[in-house]
Amino acid sequence: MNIVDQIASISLFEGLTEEQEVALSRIALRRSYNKGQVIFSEGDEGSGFYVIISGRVKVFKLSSEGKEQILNIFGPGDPFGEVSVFSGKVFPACADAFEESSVLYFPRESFIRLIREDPSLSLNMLAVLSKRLRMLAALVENLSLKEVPERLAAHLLCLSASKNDSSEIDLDISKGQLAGLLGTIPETLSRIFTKMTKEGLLRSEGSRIVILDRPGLEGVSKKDRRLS
Amino acid sequence: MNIVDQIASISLFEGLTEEQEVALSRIALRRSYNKGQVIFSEGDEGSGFYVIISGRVKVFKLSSEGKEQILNIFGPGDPFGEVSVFSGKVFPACADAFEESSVLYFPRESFIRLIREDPSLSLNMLAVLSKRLRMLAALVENLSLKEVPERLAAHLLCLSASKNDSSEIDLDISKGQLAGLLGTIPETLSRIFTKMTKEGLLRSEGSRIVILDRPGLEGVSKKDRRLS
DNA sequence: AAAGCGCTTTGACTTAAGTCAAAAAATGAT
DNA sequence: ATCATTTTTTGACTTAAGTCAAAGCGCTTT
Repeated sequence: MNIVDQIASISLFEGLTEEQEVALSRIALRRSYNKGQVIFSEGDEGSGFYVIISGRVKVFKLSSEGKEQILNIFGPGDPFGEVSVFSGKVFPACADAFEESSVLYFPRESFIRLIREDPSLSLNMLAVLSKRLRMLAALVENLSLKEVPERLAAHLLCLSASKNDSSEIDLDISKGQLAGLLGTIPETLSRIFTKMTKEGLLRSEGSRIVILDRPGLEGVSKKDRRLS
Repeated sequence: MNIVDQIASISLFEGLTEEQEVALSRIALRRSYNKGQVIFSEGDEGSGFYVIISGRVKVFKLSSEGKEQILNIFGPGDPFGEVSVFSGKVFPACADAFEESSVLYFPRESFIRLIREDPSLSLNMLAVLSKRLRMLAALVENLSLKEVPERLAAHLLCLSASKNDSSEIDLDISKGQLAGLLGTIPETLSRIFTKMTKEGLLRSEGSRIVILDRPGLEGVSKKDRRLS
């Protein structure tokens, strides 16, 4: 697929004229990463941002002892690393390829030039940043105001909702990574899965989870019910 | 002070022509709030955003049991509530007047019209949202990867840095609110102050804190040292 | 099939931080 | 000043979640 067509299919770039798509394609650089390869590290100078063409990318914070808090796992079509384009310059987090990934890289200067010309591009970008803010605010709420079982229950229900309320859901990440996403560690997460299983809320066969008692899970996610 | 002058002094609106400032002044609405008064609640429909003229505004998340996590405390010149202008519609958090405050309110529709006309306005707004994202990412890092003494030490050092490294700093919020900002509760915060005092790191006289051992505090903030 | 590797689970233990309750200080109002 | 209210501190206790270590599984590779 050529770059112009790829760009045209990115929702961030919706509503652009073909001329502008061509302009974007001229400044974009293709890059590929192997699974686990670092894309950028917190504190690196950021001189542009990325859009995923294929694969997945994990954006995360790392503590001094090596624990990681995942901020987001992005997939095809998602932009990431935008923050350093519009403020400061260094990246506020790390990113690496969650799996074999291919991305487009847009250098800051040329991109800002395009934004100055097209207000709809800037509105799209504002929408993207706003969505990120919502997501991070929700993460703060989870970390500060909810306990781990609540977070897990809510996460599973959310996954289920995105598969039109199917009660069979498939974790698309390992349980260890899920722990990092929920702000805990694998051991703790595992124990909670065990408890939920014992209470008949769900069945967990590897990465396939079957919700057995949705109201029960909802109760846990709302603090109405607690695991004993 | 008339609205146009007030608008001209807001950094978000830097670089606008006088014409545009007048246009903004025409869509802006003045609003005032008493101390503690609710400005908006999480989930409310948001049809615009605010800029503080005087006073301070607290933006926070509330748990079902009433614990609050402060996301930000804004002061004069700061915009808030912008997220709901560019994505979704409902506010992702609550806001109330931290003290007697006066703000300007900008309705979404008219504001977006202005952004379409002026790319520099949109770039300023992108910078604001990016700054918020950095701040929230840092908050996530604090909550998930750092313990409370570290957060407090870092916060105090940061306050000190903003007063050109003066070792006398004045908390401009109550210790209870500080607890809410650091993601803990007053009792825990108080105990940590006591420990820090006993270890000779600081002296705490009400809302005036004197840093006695800066390297020691830095040690705590970096996990090099721990309170016993 | 065996060997090796990463992921997940389990057990026993520690610990940071929260809860509840009461006292002590500080603040503000009459 | 005195009283009332709020904020801060302290004490005794509970608890959620982390640590460390070992075992168990499920892979792929040879």
